[in-house]
Amino acid sequence: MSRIDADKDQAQPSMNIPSSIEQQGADSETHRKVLLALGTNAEGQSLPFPELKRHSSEKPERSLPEVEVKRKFNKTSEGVNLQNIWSMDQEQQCSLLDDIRRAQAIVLTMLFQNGSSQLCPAKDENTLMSGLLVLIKKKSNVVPCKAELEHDNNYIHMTVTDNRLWKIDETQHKLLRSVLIHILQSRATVICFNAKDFLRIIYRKCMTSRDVAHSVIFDPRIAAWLLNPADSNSSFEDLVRKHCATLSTGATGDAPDTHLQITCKKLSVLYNLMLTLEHKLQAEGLWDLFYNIELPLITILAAMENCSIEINQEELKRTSVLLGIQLKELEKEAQHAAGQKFRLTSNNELRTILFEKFHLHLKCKNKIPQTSLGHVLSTAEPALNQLKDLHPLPGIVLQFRQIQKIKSTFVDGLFTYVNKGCVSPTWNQTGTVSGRLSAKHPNIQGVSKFSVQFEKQQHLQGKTSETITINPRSMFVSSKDHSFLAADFSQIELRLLAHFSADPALLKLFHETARTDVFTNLAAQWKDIAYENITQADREQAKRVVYSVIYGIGKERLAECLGTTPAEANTFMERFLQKYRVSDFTQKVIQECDSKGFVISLMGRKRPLPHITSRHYGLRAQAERQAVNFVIQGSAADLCKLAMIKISASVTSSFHSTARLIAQIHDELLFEVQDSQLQEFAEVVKHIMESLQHADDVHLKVPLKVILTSGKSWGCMTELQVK
DNA sequence: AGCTTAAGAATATGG
DNA sequence: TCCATATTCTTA
Repeated sequence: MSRIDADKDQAQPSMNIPSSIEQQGADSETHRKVLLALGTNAEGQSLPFPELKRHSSEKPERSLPEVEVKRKFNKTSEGVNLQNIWSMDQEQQCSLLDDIRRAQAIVLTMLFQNGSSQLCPAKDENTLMSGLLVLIKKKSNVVPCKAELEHDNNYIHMTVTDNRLWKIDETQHKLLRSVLIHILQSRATVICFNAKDFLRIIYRKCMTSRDVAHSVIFDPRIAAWLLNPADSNSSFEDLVRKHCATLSTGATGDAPDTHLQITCKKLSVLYNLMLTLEHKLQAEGLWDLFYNIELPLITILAAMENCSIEINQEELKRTSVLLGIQLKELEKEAQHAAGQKFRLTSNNELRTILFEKFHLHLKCKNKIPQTSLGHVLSTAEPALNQLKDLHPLPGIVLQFRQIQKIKSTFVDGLFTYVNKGCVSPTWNQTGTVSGRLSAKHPNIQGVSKFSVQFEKQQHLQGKTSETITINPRSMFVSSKDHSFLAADFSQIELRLLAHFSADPALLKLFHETARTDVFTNLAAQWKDIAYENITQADREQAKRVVYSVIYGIGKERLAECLGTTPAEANTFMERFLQKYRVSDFTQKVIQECDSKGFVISLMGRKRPLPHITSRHYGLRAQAERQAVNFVIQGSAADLCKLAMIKISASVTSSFHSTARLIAQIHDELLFEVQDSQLQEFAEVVKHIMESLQHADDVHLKVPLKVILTSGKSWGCMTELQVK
């Protein structure tokens, strides 16, 4: 693992690219800066002639079988060498592997069956890979000259459609594997747009996790996202426009180029884009975060996407039917309570019944909140909670909505993503402004944690009703002879707040009460209930209240949360903020944001907040809350990512551990572990995660606490005791 | 008329 | 006038 290194005197790891830039049309000032920025490589050696120390661990394959002797050269007007790998003779293949080893940079993209590449805006999500196009940038011993370089660089084209390559004859498979391993283990800078997608495919087809464990692929999309986390989904061409305005993406229109030739040009542009982005990352102090955190994560996420999570389909089907019946029951009850037929799913119809038919808002002593823009009364959860003592209908609606959400999203919705009895979520590394990961198809991070309970009516004789409990997480089960192991950071954001604010009372909370749960404690204190008698729901409420107050909730909304009057909520808030004095910290963050226009997290992640200087109170206040929230949430995201990297590194370097990382739920890492390795692995994980407080540049003033649980189903985990 | 689409509301998660 | 995600559903 590379360490995060803030020591500016020491050379930082860089793209390891010497000064062979042909920034067509880029201004000379930028050009000069890029040259300067590229003066050293990862080891701080002077470029452009670093030693070739590390070759691939695998010997170049000397005994490559003869394929076709015919050579196919394809010269474009710019003198681009485009060669088909399957047309190479044995000698040429060896020479190619040699070129890869010696290359200064390798830029590549997948090609798809519909003729597009990773550099085209994605139209069709499900199109299959048909080949690879690789640009090999050679080192040059002379001062780079544009013409020479263009001539030296060669483009390799590999057609690898499913019937041609992956399964086909062994010799071709061997050659391809060899080429890929040489690329991934080359000292050259490897650049790929959407690298995770590329890694996931080749990983599945012809690589092992150890083959790619130490490879680093530079991905411009991630670089651009770090520079501005608000642009999460820019296409390649968007990025080129944004970051190197003077570069065109080829296809000047003079000569009607083929798809392949256009893509060749795009690869060259991609290279230049990455150089520009590297420069910008360095200038903004984001390079370490990029190189040490985000890049290693790409491989980890690709591996996560390649492993699947088993779903208990029989159970899923049963619950779907059960919930369907219950929804019908509730609908009947609701219509009875309303005294008319209406669609329970239509909030407009509900609104007219609640407020125009029953006038419940007039009978309620608190004010009913309104929808954000529509200036109509809200039918959302907080509003219905206030109304449920006045009429049976709101309570029925609330239960209906809860069950409906579970059924449509986590039961029926989950079905649509089940493939061969399993699901494997897609992980988005650049989808959030806070630095967190997000997941979709299915969104495993959003699967309900708590069970839903309801009474099932027994229509057969008697009024005996049966209590049903359904836990959506119990649909996710571990494979045979394996268990899930979950490792949770406990109260990570609150601990980070204690660290940043250095407030004695907050620090004391974590140093003293290491054995008891903070939120349970607070809930017991506030509600005057014994610690042992606090329910999960009480604890959840306490948690929400704490974070809401810290991040600046208003007294009206807090009153809704607590079920009190705004005045009471206000005194509660003041008492809390007096006990835990965090306002020095929050004011400092806001002031810093105000002067710089952005805030940064523990590991240098950045979030611009232009509204921080707005004259509109609303916008400015929002930016202020976002600033405070980002410092904490972003730092927590940093730590969680660091944990993923450290643990994954430990697994790949271990000879016997077969543990697989399956999911990340923000502060929780979910593994699938062989039963025989459970205890041992648990100890390793706990140790690594807790030691993060002293890792690299991180020196937290609070201890990190990790809670480990294990079980055969995600819905039923029991705490694991390790030393 | 029936069709698609984009935005908003509601609710699940995480802190 | 807590923050930030995804998904489903309704509505225009």
